[in-house]
Amino acid sequence: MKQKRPALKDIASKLNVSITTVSFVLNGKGKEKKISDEVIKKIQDYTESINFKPNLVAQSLRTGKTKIIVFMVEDISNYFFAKLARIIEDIAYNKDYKVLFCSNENDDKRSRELINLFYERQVDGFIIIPSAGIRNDIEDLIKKNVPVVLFDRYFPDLKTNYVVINNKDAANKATRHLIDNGFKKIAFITTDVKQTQMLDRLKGYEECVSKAQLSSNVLEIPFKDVNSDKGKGLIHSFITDHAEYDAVFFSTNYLTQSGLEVIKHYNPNLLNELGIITFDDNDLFRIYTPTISAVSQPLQEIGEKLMKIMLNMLKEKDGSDSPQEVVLNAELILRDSSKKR
Amino acid sequence: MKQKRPALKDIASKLNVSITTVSFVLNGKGKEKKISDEVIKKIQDYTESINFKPNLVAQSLRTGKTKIIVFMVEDISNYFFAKLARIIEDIAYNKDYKVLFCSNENDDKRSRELINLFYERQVDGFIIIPSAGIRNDIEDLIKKNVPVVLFDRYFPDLKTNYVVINNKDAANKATRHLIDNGFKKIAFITTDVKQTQMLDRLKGYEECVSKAQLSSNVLEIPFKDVNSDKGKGLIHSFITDHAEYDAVFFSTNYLTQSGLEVIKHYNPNLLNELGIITFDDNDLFRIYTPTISAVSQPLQEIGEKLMKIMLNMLKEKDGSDSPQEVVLNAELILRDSSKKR
DNA sequence: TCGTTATACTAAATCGTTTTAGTAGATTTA
DNA sequence: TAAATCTACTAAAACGATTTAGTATAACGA
Repeated sequence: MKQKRPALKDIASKLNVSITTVSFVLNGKGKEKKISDEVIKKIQDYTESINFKPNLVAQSLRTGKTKIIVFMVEDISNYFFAKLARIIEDIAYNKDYKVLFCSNENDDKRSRELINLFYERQVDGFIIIPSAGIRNDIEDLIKKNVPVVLFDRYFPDLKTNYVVINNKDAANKATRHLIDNGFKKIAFITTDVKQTQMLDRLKGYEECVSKAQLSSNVLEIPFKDVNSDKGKGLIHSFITDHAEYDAVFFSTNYLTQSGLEVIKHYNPNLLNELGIITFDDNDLFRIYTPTISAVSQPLQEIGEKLMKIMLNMLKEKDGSDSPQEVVLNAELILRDSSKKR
Repeated sequence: MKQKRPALKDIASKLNVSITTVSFVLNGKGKEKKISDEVIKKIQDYTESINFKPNLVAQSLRTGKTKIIVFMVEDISNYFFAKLARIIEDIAYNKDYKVLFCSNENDDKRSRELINLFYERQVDGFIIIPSAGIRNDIEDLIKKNVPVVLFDRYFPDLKTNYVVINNKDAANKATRHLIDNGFKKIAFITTDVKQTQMLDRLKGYEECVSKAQLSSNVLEIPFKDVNSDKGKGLIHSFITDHAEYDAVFFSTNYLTQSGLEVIKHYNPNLLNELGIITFDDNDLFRIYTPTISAVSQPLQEIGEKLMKIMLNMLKEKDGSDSPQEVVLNAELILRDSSKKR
């Protein structure tokens, strides 16, 4: 015997009042709407006693608001994204919004599916790390007046809100640091992703080595292979075929993870000689042997900026403000792996 | 100028047909309902041209179904949960369900908030790692006829569906393995969580050392401190105050991570002597020096079982089947850290 | 005393779908 | 040729909330 969820209607008829009255009281408008104290009490007592929860689906349909923000990243199990997610969530909760997380794996099809899924479900806003091919989907959202903020990367030819870090500058500093520490043959291992964040990191590296009159040595791993044996194989042969490299700069933390696995497996003593810096910090890097130097993004600041922009859009009736373009600075955390040992 | 989302009504009036007809066609019931081919085509062409997406909030209100399953774990950024999440998600997608992930941090208040949040939003089912104090909330859900499956742990005095592993047995095997490899003073580092999974792991360890006539040495870290400096301090003093320990068995992967950090920081050469085994595998353990032996849970199998039970409940009208209680076996993965070196 | 205002409510429209129960006209059956 | 059946649709109720525009009664002021 399936017991139906109670609705306002049921409460109203049980207590011999109107649905309207119940609604007013439950929304805390009892006083304002001059409902008598005894009726207010009667309704409150009863709804509490049956632990009544209003149907938010109905509420959303009526109000057009879901009080939900979507936070879409490459991979929510990645340290960087997971940390950021918690920051975002905390800010949102304080403003009475909930955050739904999802991973697009940097895949266009998946991104599109997720955007549609949540758009159809009327979420109030999107915070997105866009995959390369969804420029038009983002544009559509904006045209439909849905609040959107991008981060980590953006589309240079699309006017949007975004929050990114100064990747070129950070890569430049990290490379500079390796050079200053006496490394001469510095390799850069990155993915074949052609989005702003990766291109800028590459540019930062290349400008720096070229200015120092050193050679540029770049390995691009196809994105789909970054965590697979194929990707590890590529890293392996790149490093062993070029035994002359004395330092490696990885453009993301998952590449570093694969890189460490490869080096550890095929050439463990290299771990004590090779200069290593990674983009994006991670718990692992603090406790690894050697501890790994990292370019660390200002997570708290990124989270706050993202939410500030988002909440601002949610509050406005007409989203006609010109888009905010925020560029923050990353920090280079020096550990053992970037020292000459 | 905010452009309103089109609704069936708008399409109907634009094309001079009824809302009903549009609805039938969009739901693929055109043929069945004898709508003429030309009308079908007209509607399809138009809705495609404007990229019409129905309002799923309205749909859900009407049908009472959201086609959403909630997957609630301790921490979605933990390797174990993240991997499982992807397995669950894939199975769900094939059955036309979406999965929403959330982290309860093993906190009762948060768990309760999340359950309420999603219950109010009418999700179709819950897959939950319960925190210790939400027995009654789970019971309420079940009474309200909401499909629920627990995993990782359960409430012995509550009849529910659950999928767990044989923790006692696995802990026993792991301890046995350390003993067989010549370790004599084996410590067990766990949390103060008093739930089935932790109690069983402890029991497995204790039974094994006692049978081998070895001493039992247990450190319980308060759950709230596991990732903090306080927790690390406790591990540190426990290990240094008992320099006689020759092996440590950690009851979860995050404790192991803290443990490794402490050992590396205060006593790096211990890493090459101490026997180490951890519950729950992790990418890090494969590439650490030494590689860390681990009790690995059968993720694929767990995911499949969970979804099988869930989909079964979703399909039934009356959830009166007796609850399924599934216990799977974990696998001991042997690496360097559990060998005498 | 009559008009006004305040009090304490309620009826009904609305959000955007799905679905049941029609209906008008064409075609078939007896 | 009248009744029955088909075809190709449509009107309207329903899901469960919010909110506007009431209404009946009591209290107040002049």
